Amino acid sequence: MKDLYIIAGPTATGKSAAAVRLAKKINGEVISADSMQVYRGMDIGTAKITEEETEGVPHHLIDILDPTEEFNINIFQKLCKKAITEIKERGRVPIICGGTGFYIQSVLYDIEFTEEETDLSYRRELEEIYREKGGEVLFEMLREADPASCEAIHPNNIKRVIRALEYHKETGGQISSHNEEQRKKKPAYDAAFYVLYDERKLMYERIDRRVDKMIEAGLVDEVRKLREYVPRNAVSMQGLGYKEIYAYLEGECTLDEAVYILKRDTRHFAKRQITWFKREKDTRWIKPGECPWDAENWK
RNA sequence: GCCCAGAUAGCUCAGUUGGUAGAGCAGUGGACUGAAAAUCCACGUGUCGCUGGUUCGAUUCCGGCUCUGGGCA
Repeated sequence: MKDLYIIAGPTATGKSAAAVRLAKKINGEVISADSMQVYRGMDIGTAKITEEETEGVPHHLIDILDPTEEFNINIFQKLCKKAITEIKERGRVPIICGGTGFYIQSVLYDIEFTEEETDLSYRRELEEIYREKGGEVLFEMLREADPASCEAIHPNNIKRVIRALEYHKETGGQISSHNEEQRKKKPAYDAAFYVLYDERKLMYERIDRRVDKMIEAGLVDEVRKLREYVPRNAVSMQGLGYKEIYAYLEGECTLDEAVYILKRDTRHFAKRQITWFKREKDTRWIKPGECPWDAENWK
């Protein structure tokens, strides 16, 4: 028995169901590692697990925020670590289940983040500079503050450039050296890391079908309700299914076009997820129907 | 049946004043350490519909054929 179980993998591979089956076998509780399922009212587009589907297994970090609220890896890490501790205190086993590789990594390796809240006004300031003067100006600022980061970050990757500048402003240090230190870390838990995957072609077909089902299930109405009070630039509205349908509701494209884009972007996303998990060490890649804990004598 | 316009990468199309061709999208690989379902990077040989002709040389010009749109009867 391990300290921690992790079930990761690209979208639409059956992670949630696999986690429930594992939880029932080892007296576990599930912690969702998902940047969008934290939001209340975002059920269809996030393929959130339903009450019945949990089969009574406790699930954490789902429906904990309003879609107008900010969420990021720092918040996730704190809440996830807290949940792990509490689950262990109950004498049960924590199972992290989700597709956000960065989030999982932050917990598994106990990555350090600065304590201060991000100064959003500075971020807005940098974004203003970007809009008015272009990314080259920001990149030159970075060359002053943290030359090593200029080697690692592509000038077009404006979010990375802005974060590096933020980091410098907050800490006076350089994010490049911080990253280098964090990269050396060993896992903080004795964990079993499973990656669910499937043949690319099958995965893409499943994504297409799932999007169709989401539309049938009323995704457009779900987004229509959210749109009444959630600003378009909210973190929650960057989620797949939300930004595309939002654009449709704004009259920027037809529903067919929105669905086409949503399917395409979800495929791209799944591909990026795979890239992320491939670099993770000590993982076991399994197909959805071949979870070892489904075997009679597994222990 | 006649007239017109097309036929080029998986898709939509550009182009070659004749020297065997290139964009976007799709696809593939990768990066990522407080927006991560976000953001960013790299990768382009295909009987240029078929077939004759002209030419040193045709995907490009000319003829015929096939197919697809549209129009006229």
